[in-house]
Amino acid sequence: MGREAVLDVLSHTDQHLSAEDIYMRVHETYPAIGLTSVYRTLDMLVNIGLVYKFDFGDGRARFELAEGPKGKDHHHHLVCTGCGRIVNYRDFIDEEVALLKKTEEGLSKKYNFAITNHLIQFYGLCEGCRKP
Amino acid sequence: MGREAVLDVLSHTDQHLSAEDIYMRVHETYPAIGLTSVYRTLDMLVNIGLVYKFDFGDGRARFELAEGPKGKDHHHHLVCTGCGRIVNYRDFIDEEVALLKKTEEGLSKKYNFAITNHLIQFYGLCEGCRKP
DNA sequence: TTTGTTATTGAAAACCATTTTCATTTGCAA
DNA sequence: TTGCAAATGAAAATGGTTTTCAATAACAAA
Ligand SMILES: [Mn+2]
Ligand SMILES: [Mn+2]
Ligand SMILES: [Zn+2]
Ligand SMILES: [Zn+2]
Repeated sequence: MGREAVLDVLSHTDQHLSAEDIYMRVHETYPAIGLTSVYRTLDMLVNIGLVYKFDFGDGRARFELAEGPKGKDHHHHLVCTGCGRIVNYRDFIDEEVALLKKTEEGLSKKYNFAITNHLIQFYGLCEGCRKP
Repeated sequence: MGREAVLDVLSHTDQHLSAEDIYMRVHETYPAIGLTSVYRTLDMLVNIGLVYKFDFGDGRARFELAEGPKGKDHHHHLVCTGCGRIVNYRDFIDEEVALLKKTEEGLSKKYNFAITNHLIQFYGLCEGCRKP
């Protein structure tokens, strides 16, 4: 099973890899595993909740390991619309998460939703993309 | 120019239409306008900032009118991962926006980003999708 | 061991939203 | 009119992802 291979790649990077990125890295160690299997495995891992799937607007899905049970790695994203750079930020999260929880509760009740997740991204221009 | 036609469609719905949805509606009034033009027009409107482009994970982009200058229509989204239903919510926004502003300022300074936008979505299951 | 049945796999083909190409039409100034 | 650039839509191309399908692996009887 390529499951371990994919998880291994994802747990050794803080980048946001595409399916093909992951395939290429997996391929170095397990040349037998094909791109189709990587897609299938990612699909399952996302369904299981072990992996998050993101869309940062560049036409391909990006993946990252879901935070462990301690939730210690939870972070949000800062996305440069110029060069596509993505920053993981973990600051301000405490306050954010507190408000989010409150908001979630309110929304759950009002709209009768069982909320399981949230997505928070800030868009802007990084230093390099602002200069020229 | 199909600009008015597209804006007209978007300003008369609170749904989150795909390019083809918009094309079909525009087509009723202006049968001469093609899908390519709708894509081109949407692209421009998004660049200008008059229209927002979203990805709710169903493989096609969704569009909605950006809020007017008063920002009175600003809202975030609740997405059902079961049926794809999308709820616009405007509650809790005051508190959220206050914290967001604070977070934005902190992030701008720390990471040297000029933040122009944010995306906030809650994912979960609506009542209908939770039952069965 | 065999045999049969099912699950897994990857290569190739299909899919499909979006983009590109390109020939035609339109707008407009000289 | 004439000339030229911008705008337009039909058709073709693109490209990430999904589907198909034949081959192989796993596993359970017999
Ligand atoms: Mn991240
Ligand atoms: Mn909306
Ligand atoms: Zn940048
Ligand atoms: Zn639902």
